[in-house]
Amino acid sequence: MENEQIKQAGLKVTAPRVKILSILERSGKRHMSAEDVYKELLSQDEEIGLATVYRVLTQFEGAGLVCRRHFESGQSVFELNSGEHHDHLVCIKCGAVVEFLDPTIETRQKRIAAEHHFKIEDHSLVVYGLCPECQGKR
Amino acid sequence: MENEQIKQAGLKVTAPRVKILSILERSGKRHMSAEDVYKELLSQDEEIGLATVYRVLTQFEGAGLVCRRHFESGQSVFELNSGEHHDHLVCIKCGAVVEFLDPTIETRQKRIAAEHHFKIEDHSLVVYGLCPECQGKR
DNA sequence: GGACAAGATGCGAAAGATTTTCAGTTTTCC
DNA sequence: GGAAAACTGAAAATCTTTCGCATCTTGTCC
Repeated sequence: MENEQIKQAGLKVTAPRVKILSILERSGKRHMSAEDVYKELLSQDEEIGLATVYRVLTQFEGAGLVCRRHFESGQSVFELNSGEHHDHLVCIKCGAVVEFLDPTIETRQKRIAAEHHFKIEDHSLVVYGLCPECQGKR
Repeated sequence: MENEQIKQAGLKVTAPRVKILSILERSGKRHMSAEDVYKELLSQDEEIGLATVYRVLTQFEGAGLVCRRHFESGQSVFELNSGEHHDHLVCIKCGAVVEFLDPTIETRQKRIAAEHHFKIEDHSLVVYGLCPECQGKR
């Protein structure tokens, strides 16, 4: 139940939060922008402001419930935190996103950071390209 | 000479373009935001608007002279295109940027894209962490 | 169940980054 | 040298995200 997750995150259980979390969980898309979530709320006749959507998503991020990603498109997208870190393959035409995980790459990253004496906090690997469906179209 | 590069990019040789390209080449930093370039112009008493800086940088990008990167900090940074693709290690504290190139990672990316039938156009790998200098500070 | 304080929300305004508009100017090309 | 095409600065417009603040809810205590 959403309520539990919110409570455990140390946040009060309020209608907007439950609603937003539920949308993230039920919507087919794994990655949604604040705007996407807002539109979905509107289509469900919910009286929730865009500012609240941002606020809630930011809180969820802080609580570790979701991750914020900045693909090169101007806006941030949020995805439910599945525990496992992973990287993304993004279609530059239709926006489709495929997640993947590659241990080899992870390992190399650690090594490279170590060589430069960096202490890794996070990383982001995004491969942009055309998905199978979009390669045909022009 | 900057003039040649601009001409070869199919752009007319104008004062703002020459000036901006020259700043990118001479400034110590490899990565500059539009704002950085603008400030540099101001400090040289150049009458060039911020809009022009954006326009010119975008044209340079289209012409392949520079690359635009979106690190997770709100604004885009531009760097001269050195021909070689490379990835970045960014300090989340001081903003320092170290470039690196890792063939193994590149190879894995290609393979992963192929597995998902994606046609790679571009990719971006950014590792965020603390640089050696910032690890000591708290 | 009711009162309260802390915390949330909604709305409009604001901020920050980037883009567009527009009228005037500069380049290019012949 | 002159016309067409491309370019420019300034201001206005966009777009995404955040803030200020008055109002409403939630969680807690009696």
